[in-house]
Formats: sequence, C-alpha cells, structure tokens
Amino acid sequence: MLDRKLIRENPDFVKAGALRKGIEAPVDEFLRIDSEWRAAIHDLEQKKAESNKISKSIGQLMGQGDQAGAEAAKAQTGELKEAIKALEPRVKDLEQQLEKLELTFPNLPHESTPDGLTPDENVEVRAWGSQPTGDYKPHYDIAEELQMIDFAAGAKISGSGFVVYTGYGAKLVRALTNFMLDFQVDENHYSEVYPPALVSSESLTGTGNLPKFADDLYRADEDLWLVPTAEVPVTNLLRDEILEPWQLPVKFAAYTPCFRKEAGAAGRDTRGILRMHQFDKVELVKFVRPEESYDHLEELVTNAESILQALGLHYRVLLLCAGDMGDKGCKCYDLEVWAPGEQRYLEVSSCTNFEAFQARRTNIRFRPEPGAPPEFVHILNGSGLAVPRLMVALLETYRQADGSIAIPEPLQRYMGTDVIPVPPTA
RNA sequence: GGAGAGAUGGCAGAGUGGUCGAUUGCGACGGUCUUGAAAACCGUUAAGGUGAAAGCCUUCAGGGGUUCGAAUCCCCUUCUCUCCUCCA
Repeated sequence: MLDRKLIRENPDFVKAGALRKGIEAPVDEFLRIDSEWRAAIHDLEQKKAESNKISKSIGQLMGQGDQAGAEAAKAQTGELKEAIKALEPRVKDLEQQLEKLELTFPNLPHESTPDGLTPDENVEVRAWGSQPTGDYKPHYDIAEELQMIDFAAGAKISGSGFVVYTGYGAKLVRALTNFMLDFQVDENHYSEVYPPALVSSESLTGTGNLPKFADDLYRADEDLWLVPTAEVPVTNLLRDEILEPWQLPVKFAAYTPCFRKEAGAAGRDTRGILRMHQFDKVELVKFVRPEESYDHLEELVTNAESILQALGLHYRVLLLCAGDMGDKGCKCYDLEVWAPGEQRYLEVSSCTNFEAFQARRTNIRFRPEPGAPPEFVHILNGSGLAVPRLMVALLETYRQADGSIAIPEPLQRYMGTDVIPVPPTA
C-alpha cells in the first residue's frame, strides 16, 4: 500500500514508478474516487456535527428541567437523521472502493533499483568463491545413490512436487535448518521465533500476498491458508503495534515449512528438488527506522551470504531490476548459489526492502522520539536460506571421487559426521 | 465439542444511557529540588480521518440494532480465561 497523499500529490511520480515495473497503476481512477469520497465525507461529517450539537443540548435542557425545550430540540433532529442515513452508505461504498483499489497498487522501485523488465537486466554486484571445475553429478542422482531422497514415495503420498527425505537426507534437512537458525541467532543477533504455518486472510493481505496472488497459495479452510514463507506470520507478529524508539531495529529469524502451488511455473524445474510444493526455509525479518532501511538491506544481504560463506559455497549476488523484483519491493537482492551438477546458479535467497508498503498494510509503527507521533516502520526480509536448493549445491559441490559427500566443518556437529558415505550395495 | 466469565488508552484498571475520548495507578516525557542521581512534588501524555486553519468527524474487540443521544441496553461474530469432554 502506498501513501494516499503521495498518490494525490504526485500522481505522475506514482504512475512512472509503477511503469518501471511494467505495471499500469490505476492512478486516475483512484483520484476520481478519492475526491468523490472526500466531498462525501465532508458533507456527512458536517451533518453529524450538527446532529451531535443538538443531542448535546437536549441533555443540557433536560438537566435544567426544560422538558418542552428538549422535546422541541428532538423534533429538529429528524431531518438530519434522514440525511445522515442517506449519506452513510454512499461514503462507505466509496471508502471500500478506495481500499480495494489501493491494495492493487504495486510498491514503487527505489531510485537505486536498475531499470529493466526481464531477468536478463538484473545486475550482478558481486560473486564469492569460484566455480568448481570437473565432473559433477546432478543432485537427484547423488541423492538417489546415497538414499537420501525418495522421489517415488513423495509422489505416491502426495503427488508431484513432493519428496520424502530419508536417512542422511532427512538429517541434512534438519542439520541445515538448525545450523542456519543458530548462526543467525548467535552470530547476527536475530531473535528466534517459531510461528504458525497456517494464517488468516488478513495476515496474507498484510504482507501483500492477497488479494493479488491467491493462485500461488494453498487454502486449508475458509479463512486459513498455508504459509508460502515465514515472512507472512513473522511480519504480522507486530501488526497494529506502536514500537518505542529504543526497540528498533527488531530482528526475527524463523523457520517454517513453506507451501506454494507454483501455478505459473508448471513444467519448470521438474527434476529433483529445485521447485517443490513444500520446502523448508529460514527467514529473516527486520523492522527498522526509515532512514536506516537501506543500510539494513545491505546488512541483511550480508547476513544471508554469511551462511553460504560458512559452508564454502560459490555464489553471486544480483541486484534485481524493477520489473523482475515483483510487486511488493522497492529494492531487492537475490543470492544465487552455484550448483555444479546443474551447471547454473540457483536462487536461495531474496532480500527485499519493502519500505513502508507492508507496514501500512499491517499498521506497524514506531515513535521516532518518546512522545512523538507514530510513523510507519520500514520492513525488510530475506531468506536465510531456502533448504532444498542449498542442499542441491552442497551435494553437488562436495561429492568426492568415491561418491561420498564431505560435510563442511560448521555443519559437522549438526550432522554428527564429517562424511555421508555411499551405502553398501545390496 | 459442552457450560460459564470476560474483551476499555503503552500497560494495569474504573466507568452500566447525556460535556466520557473516558476517574485513577504504573510507565514515558517536561519541570522544581540536587554537584549528579534517587526520592518527593508540579505538569504533559491515545490513534485515525477531513480541513489552509480554527475546528469537526470516527474509534472503549468487530458487525448490526434500540435512542434525540451508547463504552454503558439488545442481537450476531471473533478472540481470551475457567471448568468439563477429547487429543499429540
């Protein structure tokens, strides 16, 4: 959601910003309804003020024992009441139209976000490590060979897009999750939370997933949906709160399973575990002062990167162009880890500054100074990181000549071993 | 799932039809005092909308109703707590 005043005062700026994302924002329609609404509510409020005044005087007259005067005043209110009753539905209707329209506006890209509409126009800002060379196996072959993933079982139980992790595979999921959570909590000072995996429509509207992107979500019940990311429950954790200045920045790290229909991606990345309907992820969410939010974005990216560095995996950082970053963001970095078996980079994290877009929808504010009127915080989030693709890179990178997997040092205590051995063939 | 109780400002907690947007306490902020701090005392302190401003409007969980007038009365919904039932 954008600031209404911004749309009123700088309609062309808003149009231009949306256009950078390839979206035509309904600015003119908004302005038309908005001015109608303002006229209507002004009218209504004047009538209410008058009516309130008379009601108050009735109370006073009765207090003075002037029954006749009170009755006379009562008679006066009839007409006003009718007028108010007639105006109210119109105001309400306009208000609802306005709110509905408002939710469809995309967030505007930051000035440092590069132009462009396609992934080709994203900008690589840095890379870490180097691409390993040699012969590499794709992860699905490795996982099968080491009996870490049962693809057929996933399909049998739930259909395509689901797998069963087995043995060291299951343990690796758990190890990566725990490692990442501990790391972000201990090294980067995030507070750990474990939120619900089912959320209400209101929560999803707050983060911007609804109403626009309902097709990506699994719906469990009339008003209960499976989370596509921990971002949704964690952002809503502070809904309707006013934070005191010393509380900022608030930093949360959370693990949840994530559920996505991937409706628009049918047929893509079907092999292996690159794109699944259920996967695990650790998410980082920050609530910060507006003037600091872009520094916090850089820090967030660094926090996410630190996991890949600790695991010794080659990756690159992309700054997404306006058209590729989606509706909600102002500026977004993607982390892409190198998967030697795939011979390509895989997105394992998306770190985004939403500025006040989500804060407006969720009504999360702070006081700049004690006693000062509240302002919206800026909200940022980033994966830290997505488990399956990280596992892909790990397996493909650390497969040794004998087929076993060398476990990077920081992960060893979580795995209870420094190597995943090749099981004896039956 | 059944029975009962409740939902009020950052928090605690009064208020059961007429200057109640709301007594009071805590917290926070400002001041007096103090070398400084604490204590004590005095004062300030909800949010949103609209308007150039003065002001006006809305909000006591949410929605509807009664009334000239609702935090207060009635109906519905949601949530919380207690007891019962059930369950990992």
